[in-house]
Amino acid sequence: MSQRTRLTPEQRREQLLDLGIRLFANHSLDEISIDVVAREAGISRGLLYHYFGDKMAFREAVVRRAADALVAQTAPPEAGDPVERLLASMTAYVDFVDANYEGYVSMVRGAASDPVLRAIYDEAFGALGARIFEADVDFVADTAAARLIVRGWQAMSEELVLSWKADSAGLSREELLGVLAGSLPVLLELLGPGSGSGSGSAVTRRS
Amino acid sequence: MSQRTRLTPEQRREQLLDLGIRLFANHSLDEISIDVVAREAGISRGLLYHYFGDKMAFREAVVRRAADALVAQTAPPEAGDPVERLLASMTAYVDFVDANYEGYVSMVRGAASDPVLRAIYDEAFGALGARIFEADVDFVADTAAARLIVRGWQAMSEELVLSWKADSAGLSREELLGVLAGSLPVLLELLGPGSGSGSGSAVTRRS
DNA sequence: CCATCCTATTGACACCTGTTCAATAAGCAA
DNA sequence: TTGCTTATTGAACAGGTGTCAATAGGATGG
Repeated sequence: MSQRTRLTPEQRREQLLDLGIRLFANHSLDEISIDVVAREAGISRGLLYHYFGDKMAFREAVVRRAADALVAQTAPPEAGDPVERLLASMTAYVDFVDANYEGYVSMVRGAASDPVLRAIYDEAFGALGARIFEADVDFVADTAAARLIVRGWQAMSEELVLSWKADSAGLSREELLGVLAGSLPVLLELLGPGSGSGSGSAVTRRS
Repeated sequence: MSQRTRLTPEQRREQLLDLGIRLFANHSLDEISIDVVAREAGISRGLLYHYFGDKMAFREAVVRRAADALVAQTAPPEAGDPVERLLASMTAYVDFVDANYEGYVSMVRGAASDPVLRAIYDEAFGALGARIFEADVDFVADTAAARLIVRGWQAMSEELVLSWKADSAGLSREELLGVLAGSLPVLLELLGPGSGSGSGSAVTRRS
């Protein structure tokens, strides 16, 4: 590695972030030394510090990149009724986890271990949740309790998709999506009758 | 700290595990150096290695202690119908998180960051889930899909309880328990009619 | 084609943290 | 008090993090 290759800052940064996502997906954050990242990228340790200043800052940048990709790639459609939009958004979510599994896992892993990374994670999921409901107020009343339920529902969705990827348990992708999209209305109804429109139950029917 | 105090191995081990739970609850695993643990406990670094051999082994022991406490303190009642037992078990769960918040958080944090710690976490939650349903087969058919749903429901429950502790969002403890216990039957019904008994819907009523 | 400049990149260095191990001393028994 | 067991220590080593002046790739102007 005595031959140094000079890239533009953008190229180098992209390379390092992509590498970070790949590495952080399979190993825990503190298992990966700066040496490993540098060796894998074919650069010196110093260059990593030049671009990110800090090991923590590097992890933060990697997690932020994964979070941004999640938000960008799960944009819901503008049109359609609430139920359809919810289903479309969940489909995009499942597809994202399927396609960017490594990046998603590194975001989740990071979120649990550090408050700063947790904040990035929360911001991304807050955006996901808000995006679905802010335009469709009649689907669910925007109360603190409802937001709490949505939060729990998101945690369930994440666990279900990740577990389903590991072992589908006989469920097809469509059946999984039916459970994910169908669960939110019935969960919100648990808060008490009158909080949501009755149309939500339409999703609970099986194909 | 030149004055050394000699304890029995059991006392010392207890002291260090308790301290570990307190520390790991508020800081991420790699933020806590052996020096900090040793200084906080008033002992030398070497003694920690004498008792746990390894930093990783220490973290594992701390997480295992928290997991054991969870399983022990949430034992459900022997008698009662499925719905009552589920509610009792969830009550014990909420109470545990309330009383042992630090230990619970350190278990959750650890589980996400390391496969070994994750295995301990999974084992504890697998025991929790199995305990509720293995004796009440008619409450839910024991299929792979149902187990997947239970897994997701547990993730949701965890998120709800932790978020609720941070901000109750206007929900009383009883209302939270109603959502937790009431959500499992309706979620299982999403898998398709006929999987569960209709009695589950009784829980969904509001007080 | 060559000289020059900018800056991406490096390598050596200081510091901190995990880990080992022979030496030490606290408490108990005789 | 003396001796013994072993809980406990502190110094030494290895490896990783973070710093900075020195180096060299490659584009630019002549």
